[in-house]
Amino acid sequence: MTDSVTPTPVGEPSTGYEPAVVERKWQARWHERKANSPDIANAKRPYYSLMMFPYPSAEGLHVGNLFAFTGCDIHGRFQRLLGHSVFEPFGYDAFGIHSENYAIKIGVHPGELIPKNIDNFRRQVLKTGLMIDWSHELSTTDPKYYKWTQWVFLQLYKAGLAYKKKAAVNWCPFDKTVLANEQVIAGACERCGTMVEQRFLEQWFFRITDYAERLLKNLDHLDWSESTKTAQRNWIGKSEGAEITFVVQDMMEFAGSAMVSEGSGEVTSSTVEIRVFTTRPDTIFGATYLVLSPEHPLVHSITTDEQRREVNAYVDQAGKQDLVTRKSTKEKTGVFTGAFATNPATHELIPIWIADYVLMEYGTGAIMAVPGHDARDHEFALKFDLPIIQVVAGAAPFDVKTEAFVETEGCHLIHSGKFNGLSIEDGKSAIINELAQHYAGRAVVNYRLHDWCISRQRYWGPPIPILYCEQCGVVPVPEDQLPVVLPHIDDFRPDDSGISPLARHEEWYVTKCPTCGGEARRETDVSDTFLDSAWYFLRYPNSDRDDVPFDRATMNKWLPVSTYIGGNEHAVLHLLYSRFTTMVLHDAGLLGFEEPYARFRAHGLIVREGAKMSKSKGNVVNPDEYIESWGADSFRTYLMFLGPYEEGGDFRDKGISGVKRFLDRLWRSVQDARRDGSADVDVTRKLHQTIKKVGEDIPRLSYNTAIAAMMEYMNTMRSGERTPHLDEVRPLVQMVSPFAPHIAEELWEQLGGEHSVFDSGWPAFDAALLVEDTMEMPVQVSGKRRGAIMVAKDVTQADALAAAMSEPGIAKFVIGEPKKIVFVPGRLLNIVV
RNA sequence: GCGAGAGUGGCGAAAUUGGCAGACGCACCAGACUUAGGAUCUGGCGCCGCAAGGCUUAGGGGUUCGAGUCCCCUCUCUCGCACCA
Repeated sequence: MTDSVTPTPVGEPSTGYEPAVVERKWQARWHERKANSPDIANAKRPYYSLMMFPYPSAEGLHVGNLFAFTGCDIHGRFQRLLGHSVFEPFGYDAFGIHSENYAIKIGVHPGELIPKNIDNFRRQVLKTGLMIDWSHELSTTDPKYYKWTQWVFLQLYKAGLAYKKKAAVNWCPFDKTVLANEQVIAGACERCGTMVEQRFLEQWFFRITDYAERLLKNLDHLDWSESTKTAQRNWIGKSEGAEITFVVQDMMEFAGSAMVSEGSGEVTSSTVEIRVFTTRPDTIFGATYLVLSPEHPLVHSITTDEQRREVNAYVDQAGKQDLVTRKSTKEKTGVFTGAFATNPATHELIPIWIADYVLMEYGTGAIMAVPGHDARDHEFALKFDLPIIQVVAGAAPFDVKTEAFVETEGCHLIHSGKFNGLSIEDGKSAIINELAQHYAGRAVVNYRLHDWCISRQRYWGPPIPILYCEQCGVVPVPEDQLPVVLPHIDDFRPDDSGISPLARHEEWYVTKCPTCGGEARRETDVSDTFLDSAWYFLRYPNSDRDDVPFDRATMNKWLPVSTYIGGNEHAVLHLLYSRFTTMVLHDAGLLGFEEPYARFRAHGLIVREGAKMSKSKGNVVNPDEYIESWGADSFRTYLMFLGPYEEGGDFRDKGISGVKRFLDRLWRSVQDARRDGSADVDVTRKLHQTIKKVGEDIPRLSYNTAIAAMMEYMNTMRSGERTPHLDEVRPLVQMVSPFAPHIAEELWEQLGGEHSVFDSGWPAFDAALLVEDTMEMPVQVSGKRRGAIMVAKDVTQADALAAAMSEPGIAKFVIGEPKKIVFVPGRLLNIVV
């Protein structure tokens, strides 16, 4: 009893609850007892409760972080009460451009800044009393961790899923550096204001598009928030359509030869073909021109001499635009190439244009324009006076000259030769079939998902474990030579070389080829932070192993993650990348499952007094201050009470006092509890109803209503200044424990509980006790409530009606014979007049 | 523009299947106990009305004995994606 809190003496006002004392005591105890470290190897009922690890910013923990963590912690603690061995690890996503930019801004090396930030985060997290197994803490910047991040890269490389290609990046010609899309503001560099250009650099990519179909299909079977699944589906962006070949008119032989001859798959050597992708092959009879992206490889070969000057100017100017402006909606621009192609359906010649509204990175980089039925093509056709033909019609007349007709439901084809009258769906397949017979088209599936660009010309990340040898070419670093340690360099800023800062350090990048022993050069790009976080959940359980990244038996025991909780901002990229990585490791035979997270829930966002929190507004909640003055238990419980967890809520400064009052009343209830006599019947019924409700609310993350239910029970238990019985109080302490673990532990100990409240099990409710035998039944007259009657729960319609009619307040509204009686047993009575 | 979600008292919010709208909490009002109250306890608290009663879940329409909940239309807000053919 050396470190216990002195109980308040009987007779004095029992205000003896001092959060700071209680919380310090139990945090120390949990630490001494290793209370939060499950037996990874031998746990009988493993439960992996995962929260998204944070980026350890210099500002310290944001209240949004705590909202996320606490929600996960409550879920985990509840599982623990249900008898699971819960593994709830914590770590830091500390590499990346975010840390690096901040370090540059304040002029400190990230290698010095990050450990300080991590210490601060750990201190703050410890104070909130999360059930974290600190023996498995990790940071992505630790060479012992990123050694295995590099290993993951090598597994992808071995599987043929990592490759290098040139890709467009935003380039600031003044700063001479690559910019991320979010660093481009209105087409200009956010730092110096210079207009940004696109540039092509060699980049490493992962072939995530090879997994597009699987990533999409598996979503159907995952227990995830529906909104998250929708976001992933949209991101993958599957569209089914057709690839159609248009033959460019041979300019030397002007007459007829460019037409596709019936049944001939052969093309003459002088024939140039343009392949387009469309989701609307049914509208091919309305395709009145073609458009190529300015980057399309055929642009220069098809352009006529007369048009060449104009085309070159347009292509040049398009290449100078930054990627952000290029991709945002603006007025249509374009230029005619002078060339024509044959529409394989109509056999008519249609002009070929170039316009930057067609993107090289989607489909084939070329489209057939159907201005009658596509808004973008329509806008373009109006501007350049190109023909607009209607080939789809609905019931009502429509003028496609003024607007594109995009409806398909209940519509049919017109002006489409032998396909006239077909529905859109039938038209699609019939036209694809017809084109296929003439080798002019085929059904094709396209995804908007692009391959994952993982290289960064930056410093603060794990070096990509690749060498370039003059003799052997691209050589992966042998696994036994990992990690490739990120060297501590002082000039870590990106500068006018435009390549990775590591490329300025010959002493680092010059090395020997492991294959031939000759001179080799290291890859000087580092990898994307998303790669660090794409596999961290695999590392946690085995973070104590140096010989392997993870061990198969442990993985099978603990994974997939039982419940993963995190923010919506990662609903797409992080979750998609970690799913992909897991699939690849599964396919390599390294994991026995291919989906990493069995259950995922996204929490909402917290605002303060109705306004978004931001540093510039100075309205950011500092968790330290609140924990200091109210205690972690009140802070945690309040965060969970202020709104529905999955929607977020409004942090109102005064609101926390209500929760603190509730915990104070809980404390006093334990101090004053009667031990003599027995519990009250009505209170006991309420208790069992509450146990049921809270036990149902917590698993579905409905924390605000669970807390409300406990408050309601508290009001019942103490109503009219009655002194609660011990048996009425004890289960409440258990129910409160996931939310307010410190006070619950303390009170549990005061109640004579052994060891820890979290070993006490979740209280059971007795279904027989839940229902009352009498009830107040509402009585409606013609659907309007006019009163209520006290009746037995199983009252018959006749008895209920008689009771209702004997109430003058009700009977006076029943004028004449009732037309109909609606009686819902045990619910209500409605007399329709 | 497309996609997702939301709109309920002074405020944050409840309302598993269509069945007493506003639980729980904040704020506010009154009272008790107090030398004192930013403690505690009791009661009140959607709007209009002295009352009987009427009105009320963004707005309009519909289905139903009965709609916050289901259907149609309109408006507003938040968050994603953003020329993806």
